[in-house]
Amino acid sequence: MSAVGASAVGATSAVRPRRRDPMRSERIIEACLDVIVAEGVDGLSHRKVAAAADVPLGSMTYHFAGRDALLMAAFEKFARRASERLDAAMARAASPEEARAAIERHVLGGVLIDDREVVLMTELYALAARDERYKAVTHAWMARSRAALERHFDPATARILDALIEGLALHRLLDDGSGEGADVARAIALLSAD
Amino acid sequence: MSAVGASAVGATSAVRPRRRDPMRSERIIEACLDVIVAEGVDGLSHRKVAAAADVPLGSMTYHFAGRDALLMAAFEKFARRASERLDAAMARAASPEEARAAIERHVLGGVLIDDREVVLMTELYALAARDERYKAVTHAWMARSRAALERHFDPATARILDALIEGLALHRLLDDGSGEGADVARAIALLSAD
Amino acid sequence: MSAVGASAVGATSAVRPRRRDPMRSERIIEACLDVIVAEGVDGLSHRKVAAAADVPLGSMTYHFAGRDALLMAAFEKFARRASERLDAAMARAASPEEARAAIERHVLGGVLIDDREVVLMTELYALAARDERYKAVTHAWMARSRAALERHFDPATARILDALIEGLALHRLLDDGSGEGADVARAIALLSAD
Amino acid sequence: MSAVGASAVGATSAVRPRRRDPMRSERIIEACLDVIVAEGVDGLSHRKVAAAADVPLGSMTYHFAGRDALLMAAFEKFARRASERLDAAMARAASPEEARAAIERHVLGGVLIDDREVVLMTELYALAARDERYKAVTHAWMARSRAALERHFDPATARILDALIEGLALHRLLDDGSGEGADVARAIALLSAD
DNA sequence: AATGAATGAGACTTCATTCAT
DNA sequence: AATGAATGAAGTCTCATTCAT
Repeated sequence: MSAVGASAVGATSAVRPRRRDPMRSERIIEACLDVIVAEGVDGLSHRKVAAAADVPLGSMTYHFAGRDALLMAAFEKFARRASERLDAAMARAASPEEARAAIERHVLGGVLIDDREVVLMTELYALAARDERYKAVTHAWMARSRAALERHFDPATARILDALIEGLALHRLLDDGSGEGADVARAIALLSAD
Repeated sequence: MSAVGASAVGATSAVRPRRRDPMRSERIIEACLDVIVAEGVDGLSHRKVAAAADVPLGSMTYHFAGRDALLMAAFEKFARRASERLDAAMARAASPEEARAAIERHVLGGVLIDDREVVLMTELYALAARDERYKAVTHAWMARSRAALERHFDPATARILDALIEGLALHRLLDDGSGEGADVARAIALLSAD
Repeated sequence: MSAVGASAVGATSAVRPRRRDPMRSERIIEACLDVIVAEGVDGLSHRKVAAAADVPLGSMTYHFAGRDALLMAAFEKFARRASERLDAAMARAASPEEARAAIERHVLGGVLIDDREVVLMTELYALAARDERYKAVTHAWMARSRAALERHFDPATARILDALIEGLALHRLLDDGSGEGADVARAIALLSAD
Repeated sequence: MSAVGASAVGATSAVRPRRRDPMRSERIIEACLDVIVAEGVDGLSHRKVAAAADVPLGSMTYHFAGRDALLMAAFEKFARRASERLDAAMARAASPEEARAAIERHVLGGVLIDDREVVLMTELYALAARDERYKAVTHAWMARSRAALERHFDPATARILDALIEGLALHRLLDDGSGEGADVARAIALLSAD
């Protein structure tokens, strides 16, 4: 009853060879983020991630201690990447004026931020709102964001700007999308006036 | 309207009386919100809600078509209640000056908004970010919020203020909580200057 | 992807009707004991019990909170039945003399006790040796055994006789089986001499 | 035989030195017994034993053909050690009288036998009750026990005494522990009267 | 109108074992 | 000789949903 039958299954699919795959953890994390974008943390499962990453189910708990560890690794990577992008934009800006323009593009969903990123952000926030472990991730993220903004603005302004960016990004996605560029630009200008 | 009914069951049979319970749907919705606050949408299940509402499991699919319908009903109720609270605060304010003070209290987590509300908000946003049906809920909520703010401010300002409120509320919960009152007040003042 | 396919499986087996089956818990317990006899607690699994009881796998955790609860229920039933059998034998004995003869038959594996019973006993002991919850089951069992023996013997003798019965039953199964009747009878007689 | 070897690995590479560890099999067996005492055969797994023995998981199937082989090796070692202890006690006894006293101490849980030993004994019995391979281990154990007792008693008495010892040891652990010394001494005396 | 019983699907996880190195 | 990586099978359990009553 025990070990029979396994070989009878797939004449079509060749026996999958035992793969040596040093980047597997990375691929799993990326697949995890993909699944979250598509179905939310609520819809996340080992099975779906394994399928998306094209790894056997057993790989999931081999590489990550459990669903939580996977989630944490995925969101840590996401948060790091997101703040790196903001920091790069701020580093490219040669003046507060250029920084303001970059923020505006950022908020209006230009090159820097897209829906995928906002979706992941809302999921991370939902976790962080109830769980200190994820709150640590958002803390670190926000600290890095402020540091990026402080390349051009004083700390108090950076803090307020960061909150405004957050709020505007959410509204762009969750409101009817009519957030007009002119008003956004004006708000940024008002809050960051020298 | 008579108060008879429940007590009429025979004392002989130990049969649990079929409860006549007209508020049951309401109770289930509130229990659903409680469960979400405690465990997130990810941790929501019919069983947990039924236990929290003290109703039989069979009641769940009797009163709501399915998990999704329950979730939708719960978040609709939540969003309506949240915007009613903001509207009441704006209605109480006799001047833009008082309105600004009320917003400040709102953001700093005074009487108007508490962690519970922010938790539910993040969960709703996470749903809305991926699902048009929930996006309709946030649309309506934001529209009502803008209308409330337009009691005292012009539409463009209302829109920006609403975004700022959002961002600040999130930062209060998800950052290290050091959002200082003075800066918040200044930001509100700057954005809503006449 | 979700609910498709289920009906394609068995053209051979008719769709199993939802059964109303009030004795199901009992049947599961008996099947559980059967599986333990065949494969030990170590080899016990929900799947095997469900198959043995001819119930769907989902029934297992519906009727019993978990593997432990099932195990406990099964051994409680077993211990109760075992002591009832000894008590019945002692009740049938009209004199200490007849009681001694009954014990001897008991130990030598006559009508009263068979291998199945010894197997279950050893499994229960293994659990009880490490777990207070199961120890409570053996306590109760031994108390009932002593009470049965006290129908014919004084308490101290009953206690010693019970221990001897245990040891002899084990030796009969686990030694080479050459435990000779004459010596058993002599031991019983010596320990229970008036 | 030189003491070199392990320390020869380069200080440059952080490679964990391949341990040369001739006692590893022994250590694994002892760890296996520890795990059984703590979690039962039911809770035994290669992973737990490897962790307890502080050896890599791959070592397990390298040193032992499988779970069964490991279990068998562990219980063989245990049974041998247990009977050696009884034999040593009987060898130390200079007369039947001293032998009786030693048995009494043995049963009452003195120096000779402790709970750990009874736990392992019950686990072994549970295996032996269903599996001839383990039954061979108990056969050999009991034969050695009888031989030890025959240093002072005739074969028939030795056999009965061994059964009584078994039963009393079990009762001490699995009953409420009130097995009184006086009765035990009397029972031993009665069964082994010259 | 309402519910307890029931069930199939699928969740996460642990596991013994294999194998390339 | 020894092991870290890997995997398929199977484990327990939770679940949304159905249905007879």
